[in-house]
Amino acid sequence: MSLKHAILGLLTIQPMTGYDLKHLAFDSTIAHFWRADQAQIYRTLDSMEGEGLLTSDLRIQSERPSKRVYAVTEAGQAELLDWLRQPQSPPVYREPFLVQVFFAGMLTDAEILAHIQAHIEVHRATLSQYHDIAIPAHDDGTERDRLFWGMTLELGIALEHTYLAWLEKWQQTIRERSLTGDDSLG
Amino acid sequence: MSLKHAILGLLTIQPMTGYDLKHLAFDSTIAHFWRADQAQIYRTLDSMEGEGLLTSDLRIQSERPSKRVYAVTEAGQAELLDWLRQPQSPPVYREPFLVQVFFAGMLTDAEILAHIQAHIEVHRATLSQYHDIAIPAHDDGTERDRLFWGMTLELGIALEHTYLAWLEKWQQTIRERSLTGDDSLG
DNA sequence: CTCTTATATAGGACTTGTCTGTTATTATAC
DNA sequence: GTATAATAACAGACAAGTCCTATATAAGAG
Repeated sequence: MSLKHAILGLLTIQPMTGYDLKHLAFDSTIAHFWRADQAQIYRTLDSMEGEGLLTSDLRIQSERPSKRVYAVTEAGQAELLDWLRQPQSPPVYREPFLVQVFFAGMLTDAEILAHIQAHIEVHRATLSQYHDIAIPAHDDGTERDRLFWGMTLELGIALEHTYLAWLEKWQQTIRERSLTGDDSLG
Repeated sequence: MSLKHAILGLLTIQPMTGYDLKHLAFDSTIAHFWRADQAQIYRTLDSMEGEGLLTSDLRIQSERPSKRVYAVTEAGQAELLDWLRQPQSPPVYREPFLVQVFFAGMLTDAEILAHIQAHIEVHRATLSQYHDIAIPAHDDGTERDRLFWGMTLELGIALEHTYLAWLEKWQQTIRERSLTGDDSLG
């Protein structure tokens, strides 16, 4: 489970609550390579404390609801270091849109072009979000840390560019084929 | 569930057994965008027949074990067409290796370079498998079908090139930093 | 003569992740 | 005055996918 190790890494940098992990990390800093559901974060924190990887400290606040701040134990540190050294396989790639493209022979040119246009818009939006992450990434950590943070973001940006280039190329190709009157179902 | 719709699409092209779906499709033709577990394929076929999307025909063979050939019903065709027209969101990207890179500040240069090297090898192997798919893709279907099949494969190849370019760039960067004696933990 | 591979199907247990709903307080917007 | 958003935590139910195992036959390798 990489979620467990992502949490260990994040809490090593800074002890936090489940709420902060969700909002400051999984929804922003590391959103480009590991999103996590709120319920899953809380459940994982609870089980990790049970495993002795984390300790928690309940802080009663006067103006806000009480919060539970988690920190990494020595066992947690050891577990993280061990995992960071293990080779990881790339994830299995599963893309519903490619299933649609593969069977797009059953759709008209107009229908598949609409899907392509929608994906162009989604990927452009993702790309512009990534450019927003780029700036706050410089506020903490050593120079070497920031190098690796930038490295992850750079892949995210490069992948989005690849998607966009592919989408725009085929948008063009299908439009041209459509005009020259090849069998287009549309 | 895209698996269900991938099965509907594949069985529309050619009625098949679960075994053939696994070996001829999910492990080869469409492996670059949708892999599926054998047990999951059989379970899904069974539930889809229960939903009336498929019919099956048990063929007793003399020289091999009996097999069950599945075909798409009219309801299945309608379901597929409907799904193909619905917009799909891109999948959530989750990459364990990027978790390692993000926290690579805790590793030595040698350790992270070893991971990078391993990923370069995996992605080169994937890329060469994709080039093998490219040729058999021309044996069936209309010209328009093959256009879309090629479109899916082209994304797979482009994504692998992006990974490799990124890996090789950072391999170089980290090696150079290591030699110039910046704080490398190694 | 035994072992492995290919053909063919399927169950059990489990992990990971998703979606929805609940509870509670304070601050802000309309 | 009322509604919504932010802060804070967590349970229930489910969906999707993984891993391991069982069963059976036949062909081919050693």
